[in-house]
Amino acid sequence: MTKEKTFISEARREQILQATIAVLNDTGYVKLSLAKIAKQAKISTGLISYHFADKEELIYHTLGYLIRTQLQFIDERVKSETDIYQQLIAYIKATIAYQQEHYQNNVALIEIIFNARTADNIPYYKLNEGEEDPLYLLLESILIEGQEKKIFSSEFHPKATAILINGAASESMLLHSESFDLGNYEQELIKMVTKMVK
Amino acid sequence: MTKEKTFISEARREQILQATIAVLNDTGYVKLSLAKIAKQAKISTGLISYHFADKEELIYHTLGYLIRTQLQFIDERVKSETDIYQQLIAYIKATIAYQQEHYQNNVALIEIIFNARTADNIPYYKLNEGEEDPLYLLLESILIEGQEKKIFSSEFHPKATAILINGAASESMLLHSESFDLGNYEQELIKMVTKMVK
DNA sequence: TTTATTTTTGATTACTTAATCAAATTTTAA
DNA sequence: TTAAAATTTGATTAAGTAATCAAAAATAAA
Repeated sequence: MTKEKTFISEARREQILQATIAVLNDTGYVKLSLAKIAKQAKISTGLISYHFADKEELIYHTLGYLIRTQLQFIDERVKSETDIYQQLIAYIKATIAYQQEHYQNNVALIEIIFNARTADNIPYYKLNEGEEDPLYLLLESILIEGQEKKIFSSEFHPKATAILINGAASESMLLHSESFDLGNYEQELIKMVTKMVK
Repeated sequence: MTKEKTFISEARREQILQATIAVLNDTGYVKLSLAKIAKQAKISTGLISYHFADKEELIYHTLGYLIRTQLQFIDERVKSETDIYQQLIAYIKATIAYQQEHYQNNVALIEIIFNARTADNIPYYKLNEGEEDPLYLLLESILIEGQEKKIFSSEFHPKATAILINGAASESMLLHSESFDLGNYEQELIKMVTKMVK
């Protein structure tokens, strides 16, 4: 169903998408304008409108790209492990690593999620993530599988634990100063999570 | 140093502040305008400019109010406990309770923190919170005191644990659907934290 | 090559925005 | 009461916005 796009059109859309991510990092969502994106990409403003129906479509297209990229990054690292405990560790490490290695993507994602709204005017951050977000589902499935295979304790509640781990891992992105040692935080987080699930 | 304000002026500023919180909840930061705030408060736009130097001052004034109110709410509940473990529990419960009881304040706080920027164009959410945020400091001091008094285990890292608890407690605000039982999550979170610190 | 199609430009449009300000109104002080 | 000060209005201004579109340029097809 996706409209057939030419090679040039796809390349241009990709360029505009990357320019959007750059401008979101520079100026934030509030001051994001087609003029700024055009300037960043060194193209005319009209060209953005030629390739995207409107600003909203551009933002949703960017949002989709950012979510897919992050999921792929983490999923890949989790799936490369066979042991279920190692998968849990991989999930935590990958979540933190993505925030470091793709910092600009992460910032752009935050800018969009905390500003873009659905057609019904509901902001994304209010959206009931737990049910749909594939990242949550991935983490939860690891925890459940670990319990079923008796590798993890049956004491903890998978959903609550998934929320806690995700919250703790995401929180780290908001904390990168000289005085904060992220590597050490990762170690401590793994220790704490291990204590909880084992 | 704070300029002496008349009674009327203070009342009007308070009214405009509350209207700002209401509009932030209705439309979000991106579509926040002086015209909308004026309409909400049933006053003219010029009156906002009379009481606040510019939009920025209004937003920072609102931000300060929201931070102070939340801190006061949680600090009060923590200080009402004498036992250090009970203080930790009170911190978690108060954090979750504030999100429920002052939902609109919480939404407004999120809208501002994820959009407002310092004079140097640094967004608040990128600001190295851990060092300054009094809420973090309160939680960390509880954890440290508990360790010093040998009530808590000496195994865990206070700073990392503070980040984890805060992240887990804040995360809950993003998750309120019919299918999600917040009361149960609070119970589970307390269980997990207890396991970690005891 | 010649023609048709796609892509790109940049000026233009209609609209929204924050901030200003003269004039009107209300409150306070003498 | 009367004058001065504080408060409030709403029209106006200047700057910025997303989107449109005719014309130009580049690319593909015949």
